[in-house]
Amino acid sequence: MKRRVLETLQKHIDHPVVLEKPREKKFGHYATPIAFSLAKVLRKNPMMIAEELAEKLENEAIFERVEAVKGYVNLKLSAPFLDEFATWALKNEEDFGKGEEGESVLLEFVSANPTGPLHIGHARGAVWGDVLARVGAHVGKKIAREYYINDAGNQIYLLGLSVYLAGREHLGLAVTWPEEYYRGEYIVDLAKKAVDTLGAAMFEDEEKIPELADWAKEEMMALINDNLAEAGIFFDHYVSEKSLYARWDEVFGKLKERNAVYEQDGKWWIRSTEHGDEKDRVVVREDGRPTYLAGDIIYHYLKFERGYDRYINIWGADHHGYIARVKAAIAFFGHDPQRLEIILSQMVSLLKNGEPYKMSKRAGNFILMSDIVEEIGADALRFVFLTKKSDTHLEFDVEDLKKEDNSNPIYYINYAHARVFSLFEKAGVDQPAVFDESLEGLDETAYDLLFSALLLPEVLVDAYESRQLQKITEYLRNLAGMYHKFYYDHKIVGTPNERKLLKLSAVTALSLRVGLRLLGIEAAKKM
RNA sequence: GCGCCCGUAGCUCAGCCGGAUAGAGCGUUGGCCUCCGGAGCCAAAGGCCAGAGGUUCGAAUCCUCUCGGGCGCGCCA
Repeated sequence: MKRRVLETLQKHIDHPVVLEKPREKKFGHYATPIAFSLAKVLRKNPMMIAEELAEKLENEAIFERVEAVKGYVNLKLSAPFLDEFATWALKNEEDFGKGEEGESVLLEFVSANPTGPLHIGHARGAVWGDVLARVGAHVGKKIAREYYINDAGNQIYLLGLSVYLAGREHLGLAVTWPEEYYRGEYIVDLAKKAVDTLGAAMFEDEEKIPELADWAKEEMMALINDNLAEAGIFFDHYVSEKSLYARWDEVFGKLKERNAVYEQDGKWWIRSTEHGDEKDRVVVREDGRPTYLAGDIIYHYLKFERGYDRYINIWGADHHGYIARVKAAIAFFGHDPQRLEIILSQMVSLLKNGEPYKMSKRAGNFILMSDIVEEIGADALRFVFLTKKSDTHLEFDVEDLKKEDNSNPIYYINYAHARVFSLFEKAGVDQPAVFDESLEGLDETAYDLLFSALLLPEVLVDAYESRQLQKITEYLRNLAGMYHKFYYDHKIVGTPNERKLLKLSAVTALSLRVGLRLLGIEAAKKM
């Protein structure tokens, strides 16, 4: 819709045009301040330019009214144009809001350590990434979803040790608990399973711990994937940190070549301060083992070798200190660090009947993503996360989302959608039967609703480009509200305008449905 | 101590690349079913936008400081 308007304007103007959303309804559907920028080029009064432009545009069929007001050109779309677009959208649901093929994006998200099940904090990043990918793909980006598995280092040994000790306890063997180990029911479950499948002998010799760790890690990855699948989240690629170290010599060599690293106190440091970091960071320890950062450097080096146009990482906000050093490494390889974008996913605090929960993976009293999915459903969980910006703290009460009434926004939207379906049923009409119906003669409120429903494509682009997915949930809630009000004010079935109003309802439902689908939620046809 | 994020209505949050009466949902209070689903609609009350300075014709929005909360500040991942 916006695209058609822009195309039409560009036919008359040889200058990039910006379209704005007017503050007030009386100014029409769109407005452009183009006359102000043209004024400088043409050395003419913006008011005059706006008026001349308005005259030319008035003959365009897509506009009903074009007005020059104080240098702005206000545009009101014509009823036939809106109607025609609506008909097309209804007949091409799959393509509604689809964008032209655009840039390729590698989106990395979740990337939780395979040392335990996903908790509620991971869920937020998981949902955000999943929906960013869905929406991005819809508006035309080629998006690949990637999970970086931190399967190297001490934590995996710790996982093995934890299972080993839990297994010994289960078997009635002597156990000395160290200071640091993973707790939680899942460790005990894992230990029991290990005893059953690998045999008790695994728990009689500490030498077996690495083997146990490897096994446990695979189990945990499978569990994590189950957790994700329950919420409808999937990945295209998995990259193992451990496998990357085979490339370390090569990458380290490049860093040396570029004078990006230096040796001091027996360690190797990267000069990340040269690219905005607070201090230089160790990449190789005294004993020669590369640090965790080294893994990330290899990972991002290889990422950029893969030739995507853009890279987006969704990280937990507790990793924000890492941004500068990773970007510094990218800069040393001669890439533009701007092509890597980090979206931070802030902490989630969960309440249950007002009681706060603490989340600590190590302590084992964290809230499992799978528990919440089971308790309130994946749809509700997705929806809460998508109503807030990702980088602000979020708090919600599980009990609120379990309510099946209007305090739960997803019901409100679904109800609007379901209402449309029940109207068609009541009228005994199939939806496609009204697709070609003309909307001529409907009142202003009907066209307001129609315009709003047809706005979805623009909302999607805006939400994706600004990485502000909450704009979609907000839009859907507003649209549902408009429809509820419209429904209340207009009798539909059995009126002379029945078929027109049914078509309008179908368009609204279409937008709600497509919007929800991109959030990973299937709209209800009946409740 | 330093860095980042945050502090907007009772609650959860939008708005924040400055612009005209600060928004939504929930909650509260009061209305609306002879009518297509009342899982809905309408209305009201409720805010010195944490505080203090500053820039500006104009600040919730930009700058500085203070207070309050969170997260980082590992050669852990």
